[in-house]
Amino acid sequence: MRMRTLYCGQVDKEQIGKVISLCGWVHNRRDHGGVIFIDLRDREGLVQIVFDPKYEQIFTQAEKLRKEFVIQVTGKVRPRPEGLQNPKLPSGFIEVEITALTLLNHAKPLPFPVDEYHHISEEHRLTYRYLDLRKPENNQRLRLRSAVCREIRQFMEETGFIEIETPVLTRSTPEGARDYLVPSRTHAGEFFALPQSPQQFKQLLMMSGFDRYYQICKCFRDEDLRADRQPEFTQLDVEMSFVEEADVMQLMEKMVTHLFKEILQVEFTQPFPVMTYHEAMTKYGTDRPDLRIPLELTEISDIVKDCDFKVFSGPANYKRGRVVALKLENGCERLSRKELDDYAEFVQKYGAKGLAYIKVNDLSQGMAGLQSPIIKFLSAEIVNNILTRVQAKTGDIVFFGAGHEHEVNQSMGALRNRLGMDLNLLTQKWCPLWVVEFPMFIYDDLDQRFLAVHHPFTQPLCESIDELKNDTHNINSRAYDLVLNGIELGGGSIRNHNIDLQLAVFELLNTPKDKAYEEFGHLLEALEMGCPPHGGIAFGLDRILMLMTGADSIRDVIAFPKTQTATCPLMRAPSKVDAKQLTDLHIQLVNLEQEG
RNA sequence: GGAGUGGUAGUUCAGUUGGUUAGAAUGCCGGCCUGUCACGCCGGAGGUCGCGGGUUCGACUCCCGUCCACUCCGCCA
Repeated sequence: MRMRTLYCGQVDKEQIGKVISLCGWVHNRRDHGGVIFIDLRDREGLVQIVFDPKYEQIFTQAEKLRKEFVIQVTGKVRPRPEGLQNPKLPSGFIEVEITALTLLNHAKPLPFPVDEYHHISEEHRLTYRYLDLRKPENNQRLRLRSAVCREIRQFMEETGFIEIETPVLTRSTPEGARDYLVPSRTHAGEFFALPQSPQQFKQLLMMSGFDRYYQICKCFRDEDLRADRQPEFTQLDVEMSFVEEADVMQLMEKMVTHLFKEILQVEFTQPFPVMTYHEAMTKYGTDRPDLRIPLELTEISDIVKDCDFKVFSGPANYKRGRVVALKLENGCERLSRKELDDYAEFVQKYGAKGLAYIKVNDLSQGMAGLQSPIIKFLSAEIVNNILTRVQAKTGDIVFFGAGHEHEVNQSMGALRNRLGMDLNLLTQKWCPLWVVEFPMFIYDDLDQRFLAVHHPFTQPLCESIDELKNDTHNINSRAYDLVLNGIELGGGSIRNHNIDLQLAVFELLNTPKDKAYEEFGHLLEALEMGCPPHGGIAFGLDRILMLMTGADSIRDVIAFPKTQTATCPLMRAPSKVDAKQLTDLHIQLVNLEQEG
């Protein structure tokens, strides 16, 4: 009779000599002269349970029904006899001598093995997520999630914040992400929307005098998914009255530092570094740079703007063009020709036309010591100036990006990240960073209008409404993002508490006063009734947990996540509903098959 | 909306240039063994090769379409 056992419970060496009671799943059993083995991989690895042969009958009976079953045992924890310990294995130093054993339930053979030796396809794991979560690693992630929420709540409460719940059924707003809609039964043809965030509610709470609010809440966005994006996700939402940027940032980095210390025993040095959006884009090509990677973009537009090589001189002279160099130390030996080709293909995904480079085989030989597909188009002086500026040494590779500012930032920023990860260049384990002074608006060339970079309630960083109107393109906002290891953990801003300033922002966003009152009248009226200056921030809890657990996806830190097409394989949601339900909701389905 | 990778036994995978009966490991079922720790030994069952169409004497294999999963671009105020 073969038998292997797996148990989800907690026993450790300190319990030796004690009588304990355990309950768990026996997936497969092998009895050996009255010994049952149970894996306790949570704490000490394998633990054996030794039981009296009189219990044999229970297992024999159980086995007639099903091989697998749930048991509860009571027994004394004892060290395993010398000579039976296997020093090659990290487990099996404890066994439990059973004094009582109860069969609690039977179980069918599982659809896939729940152990550390097998990697099961994610779709399959999600279909049987409840089994997948038995796996200690997965189980542990959710336990850590609970601990993180507990620490957050404790910190916030001790700092004078109160948690207030806001509605999940609320109003659709015209801008931002696509809303999840819920049809109203009592109002034919009208819909609720699930909140993309409690933004407006928390601002209204400031006007009620709750000057320190927080909430751990679900948010919903009906957009396409990514490894770090789910249609419903959890946010730590915070808002405070009578504050400026520094107040929010200081308190929040204290909270994050506390969290990492308590949960992971990791010490962050405070204060976190602060970088402007402009500096981040210039040096890293992104507004959420991963500072663990010791690579930077170097501007060389001024060097190449008069050269004959149009690929460089063109963008160097465009209004929104950019030419940058990215030096990789010892790149010559680190990267093969094939890898260079792969990187060229990689940057094309981000809009780059190709990837130019210079291999510095021997700096002392001048132009003859360089190897590059583009060097024949450049003069020795220009090449020399470039190499001097990036401080290239023999053995380095210098990559180039030239084109529209947006494409160069996207592609070279992505290349920087990719090189850092591929070549394992990370210098530190954790690099928190504040990014500040974001542009207030971005101009949409297609629609010929301004859009809010953050959201329309963000306060512009300017002295007057006139300045805002006259210099719209260059106005920054009082927004701030917290970035950790290249991932945006959270973002927030100081809000508009002055009605005139708020209306001016809306007007620039192509929302005239009457339309603004139609959509956001509740908030605008509230601004007119004595609104304190206020600001806040929101953190993506799932992303924080993803970083803390080292998971590749936020799906791993969510108990029942959705697939890339926003379905739940476990519940088989979404699903069709009864015609009666639709009638109640005043909804008539078009025939999808006929419509094609 | 777009690009890429994958889909073959319950599970994880292999499958040659298109060629007879689609394999392995593990799990499952039956038997043996009984201080093992991914135990071991013997035997057995188990597949509409995601789905639909096409090319061919013949398709897991080639072509077209489609669905699903994952990664990414667009999108995510």
